[in-house]
Amino acid sequence: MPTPRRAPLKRVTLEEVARAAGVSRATASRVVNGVTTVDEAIRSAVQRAIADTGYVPNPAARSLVTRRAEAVALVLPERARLPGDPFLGRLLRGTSRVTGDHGVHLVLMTMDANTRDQVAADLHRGRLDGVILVHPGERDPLPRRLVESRFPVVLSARPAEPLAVTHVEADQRAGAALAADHLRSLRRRRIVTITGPLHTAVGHDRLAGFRDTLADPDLAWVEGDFSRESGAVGMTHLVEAHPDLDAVFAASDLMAQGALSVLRARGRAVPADVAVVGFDDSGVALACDPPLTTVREPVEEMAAELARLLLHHIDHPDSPPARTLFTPTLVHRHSA
Amino acid sequence: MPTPRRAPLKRVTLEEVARAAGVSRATASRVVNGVTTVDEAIRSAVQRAIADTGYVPNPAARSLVTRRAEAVALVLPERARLPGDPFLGRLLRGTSRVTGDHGVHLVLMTMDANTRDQVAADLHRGRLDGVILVHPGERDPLPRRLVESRFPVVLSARPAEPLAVTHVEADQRAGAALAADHLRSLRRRRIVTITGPLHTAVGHDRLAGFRDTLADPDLAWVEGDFSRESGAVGMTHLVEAHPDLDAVFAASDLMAQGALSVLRARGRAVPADVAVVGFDDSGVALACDPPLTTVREPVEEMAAELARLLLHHIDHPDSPPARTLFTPTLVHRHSA
DNA sequence: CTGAAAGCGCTTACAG
DNA sequence: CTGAAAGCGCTTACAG
Repeated sequence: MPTPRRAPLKRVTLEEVARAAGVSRATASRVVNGVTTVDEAIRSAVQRAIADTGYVPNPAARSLVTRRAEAVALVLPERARLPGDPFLGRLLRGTSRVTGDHGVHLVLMTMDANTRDQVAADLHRGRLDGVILVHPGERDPLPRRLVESRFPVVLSARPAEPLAVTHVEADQRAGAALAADHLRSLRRRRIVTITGPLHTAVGHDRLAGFRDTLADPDLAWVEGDFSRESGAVGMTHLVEAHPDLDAVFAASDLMAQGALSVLRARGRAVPADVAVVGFDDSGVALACDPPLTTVREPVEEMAAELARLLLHHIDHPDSPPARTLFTPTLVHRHSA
Repeated sequence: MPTPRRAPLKRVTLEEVARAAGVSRATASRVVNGVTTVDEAIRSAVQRAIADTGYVPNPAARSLVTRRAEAVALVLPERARLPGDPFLGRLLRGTSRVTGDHGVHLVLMTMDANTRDQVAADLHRGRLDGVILVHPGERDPLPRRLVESRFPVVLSARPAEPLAVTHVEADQRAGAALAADHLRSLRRRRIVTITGPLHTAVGHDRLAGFRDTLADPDLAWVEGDFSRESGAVGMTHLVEAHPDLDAVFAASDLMAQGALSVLRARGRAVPADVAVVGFDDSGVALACDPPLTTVREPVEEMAAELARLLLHHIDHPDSPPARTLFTPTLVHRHSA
């Protein structure tokens, strides 16, 4: 039996529900928008008319007068990097949950140096009420430009330059301290670390937090770039320079994984001979053998908060910039 | 120096550029929209006025008359599953590339049985011109409902029930055949497989393609559910029942990884003793030790095509349903 | 509490 | 090729 081909139904307008309810368009509009000063009998007449006609407000018409798009953008760093981003899912889950609850559309965009102007232009077109900027580059001028033009914006990390902008932040030092405490509680004597790039705030803070907590003036470390390869290289240097090491903190799971493969190749058992702690609790942490003990940022909660902060900023453009600090947790698995 | 607080600039309207150019609003509108029948001198006068005033069309006003939102939805399966989805990044990259090129917003939504009606309602609100439905559940009534109401929709896989709907598809049999051919070319004599859930089309087709190509009537297999754990369990059964096995095809990378850990625990070297081929080329393929040889679907290209098909369908509502079939490739790494 | 009217900023037949 | 006018479907002062 062929599918019956229904004609696209003519959409019903407010005009028609007003007529059906025997009231003016203005009154009908008021009950649609939940204005409380409407007579109860009239309200229910209108509500019945809405139900009977199957009325759905035309959002374009509404936007035209309210000047609200009921949509915000989630701007991700580089399209090319999307496939490898371990936090994408958690990020989307957190933001979409709160935008969804508020009936606000979440529109996804990516931005790099080449597409920045397009993105900026799009933001000012009026189809978006605000924007969540995820990890903009350190010298990206967009955050400042948006703040100055008073376009609602929130950032997923501390701004590179001092800027009065709403953002969330994970306490990197506290996270690294967790790793240090754990390794110490394991009675490890010769602890080393593979750091992230030290010119980045994150890389620097993780080393600082780890070192401060360990309070070991002789802490041996080598700088990595968060990649698996740099973890392997770093681990190789470290075992050779310090054959007696019995614990390593890698500032990313990927580096921890690189370290693990070197350790295995050299016959050092993990965690028996060497305890390994990573950072991120990304997908690879579970994929490691043994599964990685690692520091986890509450990415999803941070993303949800980001959305909440943005929505609040849109409704209260003159409220001062806010900042929410999140504390990481240690996920105990088998590598340490 | 404090940031100067600029007043939000009053947006300039088409009325003003028309006045600045000394033409009617209608004419100004025509040049904005690239209508070709405008006198050249007038066109450039208007263009200058646009540049001078910094005019940007109000999308709500435009949408109100064109009845186009210039936005499409990407509807992902379950919000809860987002963090573990290995294809999310590739999917977003493919779709956002083509929607971005067309100036169409990509709005992200998730849907499960509980939120289906909300999503459906949102689609019919008029803020969306079409929808990409990613792997809807086998008994999800939404695809059919959308097709019947003539709402532009495309699917990321073959529809569960026969339905005239535009979709893309990866040739699962051909993908599995690639794995079989490769293992055979390696001169493996005792080949086994861990399948996906056989009640799903994907699980079934991968086994069928593998078995048909191998043409081994005695092919040993055990059914898994695509998870790491089921891969480990399956591998255990298989080695015990067939101690002489020298190759295994797992219908997912996760299962392959589970198999790998069992093999290692039992002292079987990979690939020397046992060759292992996975399916998906997800992030774990690279995280495996050794890195996995695996079958890869061109997810990003499929996603881009999905967006293209949807945009075409929106512009040509009466064109017949289309389908694009994609052929997987084999990614050679070290496990086989 | 309610309605008539203005207005949001465009596009598009329709005349000319 | 161009313009005057109608119309898209709402919301919101303003009177009453």
